[in-house]
Amino acid sequence: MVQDSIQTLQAQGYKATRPRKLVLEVLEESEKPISPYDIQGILRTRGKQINHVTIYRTLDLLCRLNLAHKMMSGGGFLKCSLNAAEGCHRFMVCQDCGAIQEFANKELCREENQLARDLGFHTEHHLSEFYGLCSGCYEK
Amino acid sequence: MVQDSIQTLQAQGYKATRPRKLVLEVLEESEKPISPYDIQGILRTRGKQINHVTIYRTLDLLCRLNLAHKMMSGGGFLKCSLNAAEGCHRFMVCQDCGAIQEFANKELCREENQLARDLGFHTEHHLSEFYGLCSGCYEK
DNA sequence: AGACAATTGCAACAATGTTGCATTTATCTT
DNA sequence: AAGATAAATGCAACATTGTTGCAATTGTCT
Ligand SMILES: [Mn+2]
Ligand SMILES: [Mn+2]
Ligand SMILES: [Zn+2]
Ligand SMILES: [Zn+2]
Repeated sequence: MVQDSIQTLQAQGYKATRPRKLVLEVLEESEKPISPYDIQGILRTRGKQINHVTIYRTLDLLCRLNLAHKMMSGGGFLKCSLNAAEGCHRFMVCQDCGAIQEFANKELCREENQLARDLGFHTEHHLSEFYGLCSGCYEK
Repeated sequence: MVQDSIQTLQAQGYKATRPRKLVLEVLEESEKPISPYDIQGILRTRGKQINHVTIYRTLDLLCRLNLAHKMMSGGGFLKCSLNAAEGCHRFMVCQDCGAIQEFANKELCREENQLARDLGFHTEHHLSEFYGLCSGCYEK
């Protein structure tokens, strides 16, 4: 819920501004990670004009508060999605059709975190991307 | 070894060109992932002038042949490293000092791949990034 | 309603990534 | 060793993505 994220923001002393609500709405509606300029485009079609700088700053904030995730999805530029699911996020990126599917697994997460801790690293969150073929594209 | 990568290239019908050898050399020397423009800069300091377009195309090729990896390392732009270790690559990115440490774990890899396959996805390779604090920065 | 700090938008810029095409180069053949 | 050939490079021009400083605006609290 956008409401929950807003509440988290305010609890940490951040303002519940129009741009932040709008970005959160778009992120929530999107079933896959999207780029800052995607978000701007979607909002523009709704007559909501938001400066791209503000979107970048909003996404930075959301990621800093662990409310959202960043990923690269094969290309080399930023995509973000809400940090809705429990545990870490894993993305399966189809190299043929570009589809992005998400799944989470708490157990795997724990194992990964433990391995990192064994090396002295203190994990706050993590991100995993699989590259290959989705079932549809594999058939062909 | 650069030689091995070159051999793989040729085996697949790609030419062993000067730019490709140079990029491979830089990747091999670097203990952490670096960006295309980093590579160009390093080569320039050695008096080797390589066009950035060529570097992008070389990195694309290396990743396509699974000789190298792409990652985003917290920011939103491309970094690459040689795909030297066995199994999938995991990177620990310190959010304080920016240090990037790498580790691999075949067993974990297998589990992850199995989980993806259960969802109908056929993984070719994958990439994992942990964000948190390295031991040094955690002390402070 | 007014004060105040946080946030936004703007402008200008910097960095990153892409495309088409002429020139060059690696490889294979002769 | 020279020539033929396709692949790869470099160049130029452009497009997209990301950053910074600062003045204007807005949300929150009193
Ligand atoms: Mn996560
Ligand atoms: Mn790998
Ligand atoms: Zn697909
Ligand atoms: Zn550190």
